[in-house]
Amino acid sequence: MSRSASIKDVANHARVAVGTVSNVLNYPDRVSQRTKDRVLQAIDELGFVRNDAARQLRAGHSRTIGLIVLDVGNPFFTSVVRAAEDAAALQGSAVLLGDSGHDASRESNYIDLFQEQRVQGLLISPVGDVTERLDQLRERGVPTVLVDRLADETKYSSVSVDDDAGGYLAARHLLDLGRRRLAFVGGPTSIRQVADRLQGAQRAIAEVPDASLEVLDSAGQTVLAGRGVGNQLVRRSAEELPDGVFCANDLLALGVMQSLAMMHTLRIPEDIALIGYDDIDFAVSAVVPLSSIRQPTEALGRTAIELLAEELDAMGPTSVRPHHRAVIFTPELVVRQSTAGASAG
Amino acid sequence: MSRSASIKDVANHARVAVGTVSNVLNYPDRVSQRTKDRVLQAIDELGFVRNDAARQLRAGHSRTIGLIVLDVGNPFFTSVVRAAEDAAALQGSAVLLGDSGHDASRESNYIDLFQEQRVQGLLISPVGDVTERLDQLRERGVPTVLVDRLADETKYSSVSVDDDAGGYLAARHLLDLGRRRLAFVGGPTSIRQVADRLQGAQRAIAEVPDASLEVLDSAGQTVLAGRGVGNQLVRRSAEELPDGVFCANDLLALGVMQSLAMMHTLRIPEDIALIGYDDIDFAVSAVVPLSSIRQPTEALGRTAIELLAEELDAMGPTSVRPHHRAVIFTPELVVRQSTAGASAG
DNA sequence: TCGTAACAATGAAACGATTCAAAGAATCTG
DNA sequence: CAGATTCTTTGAATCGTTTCATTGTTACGA
Repeated sequence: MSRSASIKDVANHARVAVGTVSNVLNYPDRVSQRTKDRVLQAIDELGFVRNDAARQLRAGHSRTIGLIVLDVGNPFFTSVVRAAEDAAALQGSAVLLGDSGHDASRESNYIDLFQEQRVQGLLISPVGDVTERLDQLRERGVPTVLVDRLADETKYSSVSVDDDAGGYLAARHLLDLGRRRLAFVGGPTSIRQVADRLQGAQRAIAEVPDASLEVLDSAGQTVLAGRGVGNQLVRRSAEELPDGVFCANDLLALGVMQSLAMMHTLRIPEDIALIGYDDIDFAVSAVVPLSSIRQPTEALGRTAIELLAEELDAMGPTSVRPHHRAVIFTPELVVRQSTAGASAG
Repeated sequence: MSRSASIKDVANHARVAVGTVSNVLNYPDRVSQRTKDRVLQAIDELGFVRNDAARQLRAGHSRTIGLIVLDVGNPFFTSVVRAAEDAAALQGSAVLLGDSGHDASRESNYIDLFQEQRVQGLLISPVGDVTERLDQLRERGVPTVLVDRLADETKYSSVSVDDDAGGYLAARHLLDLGRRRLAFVGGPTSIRQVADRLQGAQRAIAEVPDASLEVLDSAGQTVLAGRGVGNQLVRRSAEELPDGVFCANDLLALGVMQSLAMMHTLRIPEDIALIGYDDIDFAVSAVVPLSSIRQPTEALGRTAIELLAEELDAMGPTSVRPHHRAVIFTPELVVRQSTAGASAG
């Protein structure tokens, strides 16, 4: 009832040495069947559960990996997290999850916590500039993999998604539909993701002689911000209207869609083809199912774990030769009704 | 570079005893300023970080609390998690988060993992029937608080939200608007939440003589399922139509809203007043901002931690007198445009 | 100057699992 | 059947921290 059973209690109960109990747990082959049975029975009778603290203390490191994301509520990260957990489980590690909520101090707290826990390594989608802390960690033998951020390959491993390529894909798709007067809707270009997606779109535009791209700044990255932009569009005269709109994320696109739907004057995709970014769950169940750019979140999570494993290997018994890789994934175009069909008139 | 510094290294470096270093860390008042400075400097120079495994081993328990939720992607749980983390941080504990994803085996794995970690206690939103495992845990001194599930108060503490009251609130609100022909849209009533919300709605109906409630079964709890129901409604003749619709969750309500919006024949709220449940982020930014029933998620998370603390206190040095409480929160009505304005004709 | 608090610092013991050299048991070989 | 070989089992040492009884130091009043 009170204190839980230790390996010593099990040993006494089964009338064997503690080392034998440990062997049953870790190297069953080294133990005879008879002894094994007795020990297992004792474990069962006493309700013994391994004390991981003692195990780690001896081992010098834990079997956990720290993962700090910017927002667990964001489906993008939720998916990355799940993939990372599964990949970690396969190699016998567990993931400790921390949600920084874009807050540098929460992020810092989690780094401290994970360091005290002696995590094997850290996956992080950093809030601010944490290079100093990460360098520190590396010196102390805790390798780090940056998630959703491209890193200097001489210093860190990282997994990221090519936002420029995503922007190109989206714009190219609109152009392939025959649209020529495009608009880009996105928040401040100080956000790297937004800037890269815009840049990719401009690259696509440059390939088509008579195409143009107008940039519409949105006040934020929300549905309401999108609706604000949509309301401006609705008021325009026909010749001022774009025939293809690319939004820096799906929420903006849904907002734009709502504006157009409320007015009943412009049709999607006939008058305006609309594409978003992220392929959130709501994209498929929008009034007009929304085309979007999907990021390979599962691959991100899985690969992050793999890169961490590589770093750990490279730190092995031999000398400390650093081994970093920056893996960049290419996002994928998902075509739905909002950009379906033939070209506009 | 290699092995990280231990308290012993710090002691040597500062030329004090290990106990003194420990005191600096845990009981700074017991140490003179001079010594403290020397020790702190040594800590800094060596980059010492406490090894939590050793600390736990000595303490016999960790400073972590396990939390297992059904789906971290669900905003309801995301919010509960964050509140629990904050509340735990205040009392100096950290939260280990596990996402069962409605999968009993994942759930079981997390229970095992947390047990090995010797968590102080467990907060769980269980998938299936885990009473047996939880009894086991309790016997081993790990108290449990059920989250979002009402528990037998003689056995467990729990925090939950009164879904019956929520259903009543929603229906009563529609009735107060003058609506009398109500419809309830919800998935299988085998889901307790759905059944309770329906029951609450029926209770409200019973209070108003000429009111009626029609139950429309939806194929699931998604936007698409809601749209399916909405499409059926749109096809009805005027006298068959409800004038108030209460959906068992916001996704269904958004689906219904989409159907009506696409047809342009029925107006919200004039022809049909619509209310959902959960008050998800999207509710406020729907084409017609959606009225909803908000669950006090922050209070849930915070209270769950408090109840766990109570259980831990009760297990203290004195005899093991169990101390359980079932706290039931009342949800809150959030009125937006989808149920705004005066009664229907 | 001595005795006595009050305060600081010490370091061995304990927590529970794993490791590993060594001892012990069983099996095989000639 | 002795000796060699393989298979099992043993238990002390170890990991890094906290605890606490003990010793050492300082300050102060008598």
